[in-house]
Amino acid sequence: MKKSATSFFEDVYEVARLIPEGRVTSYGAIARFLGTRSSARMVGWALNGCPPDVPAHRIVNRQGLLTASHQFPASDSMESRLKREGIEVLNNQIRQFSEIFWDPNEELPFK
DNA sequence: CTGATGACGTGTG
DNA sequence: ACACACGCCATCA
Repeated sequence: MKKSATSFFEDVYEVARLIPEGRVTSYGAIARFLGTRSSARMVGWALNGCPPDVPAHRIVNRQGLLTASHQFPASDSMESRLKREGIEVLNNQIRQFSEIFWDPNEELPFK
């Protein structure tokens, strides 16, 4: 069932689940993919209710900075998860961000 | 309906 | 390169 309160959220969740392991994407990229390119805030906000099915830890800001690290439990820190996937993280910032950046608009011809 | 908030992005000084 | 301001849009009080 699609509820008006979650239609936008589900879209974000769907794209987030499509993020390949070892890759990361930005809010703006997802926002643009959904059509709300001007509202990267909404993407992050939607992920605020990130269900366990959504690898929200793979979503960072344009700088490759883990702005959402404080939203993750210390038991499963965002950095640890990213590092565990082979992503190098230093000081809450992803290294080689441009190389592991995954853009749904370029990688996904469909949707 | 109005105002405020938010895991951002881009532009300007 | 850094700091500040504006925009954009959805949700909540």
